[in-house]
Amino acid sequence: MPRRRQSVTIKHVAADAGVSLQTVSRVINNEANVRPQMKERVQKSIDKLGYVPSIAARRMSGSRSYLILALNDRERTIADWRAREGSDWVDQMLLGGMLKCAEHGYRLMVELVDTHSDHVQRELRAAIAALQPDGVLLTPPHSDNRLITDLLEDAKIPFARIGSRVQDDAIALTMGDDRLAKRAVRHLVEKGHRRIGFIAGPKDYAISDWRKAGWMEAMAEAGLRTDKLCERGDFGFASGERAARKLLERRERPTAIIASNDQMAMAANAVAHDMGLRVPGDLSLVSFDNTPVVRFVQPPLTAIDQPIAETVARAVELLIAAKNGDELPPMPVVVEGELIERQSVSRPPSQLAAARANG
Amino acid sequence: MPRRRQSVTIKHVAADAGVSLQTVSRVINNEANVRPQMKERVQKSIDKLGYVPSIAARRMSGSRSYLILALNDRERTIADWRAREGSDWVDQMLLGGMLKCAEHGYRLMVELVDTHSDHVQRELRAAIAALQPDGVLLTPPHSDNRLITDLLEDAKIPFARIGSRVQDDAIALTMGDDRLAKRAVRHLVEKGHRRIGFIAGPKDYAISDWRKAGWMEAMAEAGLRTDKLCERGDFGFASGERAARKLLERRERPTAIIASNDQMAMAANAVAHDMGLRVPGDLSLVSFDNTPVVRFVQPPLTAIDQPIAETVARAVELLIAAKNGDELPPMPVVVEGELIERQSVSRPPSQLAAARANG
DNA sequence: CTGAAAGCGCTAACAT
DNA sequence: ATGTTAGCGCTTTCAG
Repeated sequence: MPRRRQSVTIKHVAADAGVSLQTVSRVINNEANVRPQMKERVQKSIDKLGYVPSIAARRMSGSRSYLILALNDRERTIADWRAREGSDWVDQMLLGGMLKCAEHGYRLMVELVDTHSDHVQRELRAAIAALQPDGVLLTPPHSDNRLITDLLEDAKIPFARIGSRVQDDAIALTMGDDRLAKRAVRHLVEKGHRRIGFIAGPKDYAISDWRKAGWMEAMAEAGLRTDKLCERGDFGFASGERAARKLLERRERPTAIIASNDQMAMAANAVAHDMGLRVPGDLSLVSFDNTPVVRFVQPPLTAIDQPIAETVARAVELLIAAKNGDELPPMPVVVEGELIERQSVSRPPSQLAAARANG
Repeated sequence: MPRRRQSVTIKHVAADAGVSLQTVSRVINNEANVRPQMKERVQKSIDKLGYVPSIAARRMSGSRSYLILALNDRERTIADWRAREGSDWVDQMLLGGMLKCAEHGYRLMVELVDTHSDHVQRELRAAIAALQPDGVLLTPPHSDNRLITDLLEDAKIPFARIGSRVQDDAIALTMGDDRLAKRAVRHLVEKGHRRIGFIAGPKDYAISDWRKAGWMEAMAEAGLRTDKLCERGDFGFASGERAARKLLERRERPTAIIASNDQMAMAANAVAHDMGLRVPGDLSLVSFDNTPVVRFVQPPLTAIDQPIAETVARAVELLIAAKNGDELPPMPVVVEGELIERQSVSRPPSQLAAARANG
């Protein structure tokens, strides 16, 4: 292999504009101490020659790699991809992250690491050594993993935690999970529901507890009981079935269920049908996440939308700001989602019957 | 910003092992001319120190960047992401591409470029200058874009075309579209269908014509007519509705339709329902691509699966082989998909009626 | 088989 | 406000 050289380098530009390399560098990096007239002349050469700086050379010499690393859980991500069940977390991450990166001349690289193994650190260290990213995006369930955050602090690489509330000097963003859970409860209460069940997510995801806490709080505020109304799943369909069955087989069964993610909500929907319950006539359903599939089940599910793209975009912005030494807003930053009404919520059966009797 | 330095460099390893930089470099790159004993000693130091070479430094000095660039159509990709309709092309690309890259110490970077604009070339040139990728993955509708392929040839960067059959010295891969279309026709013919309609894709995608050609060929082989049985769409839902309506409003309407992608198949399904036709009772449906959503519509669609992950993985392999100067197989490489049977195909109405009468 | 020297394209630090 | 110098971490080239 021949030594491959850049076709147009800073040298060519400098020669063309008749200035030093440094002046060109200053123009590229938009630094002060360049006369407008000089700047314009250099810019003209840059445009003429179609010069674009080499990211590798910049990384070598300077303090920046212009790379943001998005860390995802290997096992879960690959399982989702293979299952082809329409989970679009990674797509939304790319949508928010790539476009925001591009605005700042950065690139986003996706990296998969094993959460549950001892070599998280080895894997992460290798990625850092190979790429020297300017920032790292931590997605659940990595966001609060001390093995990861300690390592990044050591390496002095800014990191942003999606779905985290840890308050320290690092960046953390949430999607307002607790408030959204409350929003879901209130929506159901307004429809007349009083026994609102909840299917919680696994404990290793912090968001699981926030969502549950929001449910409990809103229930308390509405003067409603929560005992025997909560079961825990693991975000998988099968666990959702088990949880839903338990809730629906209770003597006083809930008239509505909030599930902590879409798979478990769809499972609850399936169980309800199995048991001869109509959705939403006999059971109302609100799901969390609003992944693509919820529009395609029968009935289409009312869901809490997670603004993943927006959150990731904000995270990238903060990461770059941190790298630039800019001041950051108080943490955690909240990018709140919203309730999307579809057709899985109605008034509870008793009220529907009353309405029919009166009408 | 302080000048950031690698924590462990080749120098550290060389010092630890008591050899020259060059010897370490030879070990990393698995070059000849290192005594096994020496190699082992160096490897021990590498492991001990957790050394991982900097991708930027390797790119600077050597002929490799260890980067593969996956080029996607900006407009279409972003539209898909925003629509959240469950298209998982990018995910499958990452699944196949990232994992294969990782096997070879490479990384995959996703890049979006405008196909339809004059600045394809400017955008691509910028990406090349910035990243100097060792290979480029071209996805439809870029695969046979001369503006792109000429540029890459000029830059002497190997590229792989997904969904292309152009036969030259470059890499091309198809998923056997024509044979798969024939497979779909034969499946329907076996069920007893004789009027099998076809909704073709837009002309700017080469696969559109291959799929159509396969349909025509299989129809001819079965001794069936094709006139007035084909309409063209643009892969979008609305165009699928128009096409399906045209086909189904003909005097002799088809008893089965093959649609060139899932969105158009779902549109045909919706139109059929609108017109009071049952699927599959009155109209059988086979769709192309097998994106996640086809499982969630009623009825779940029988579909031709596109092995995107596998194809991309193969493409990456070939790209790296090309970079290494290895010999390549004859082009195009075919990674064939398969027919996934679900519930949108039955025997045609006449035969169902006959069966009922006889039974 | 191993080592030393040169240099990739750029920026930080230091002149001027 | 601009230029000069040194060096980032690695591989290529050439010398032993």
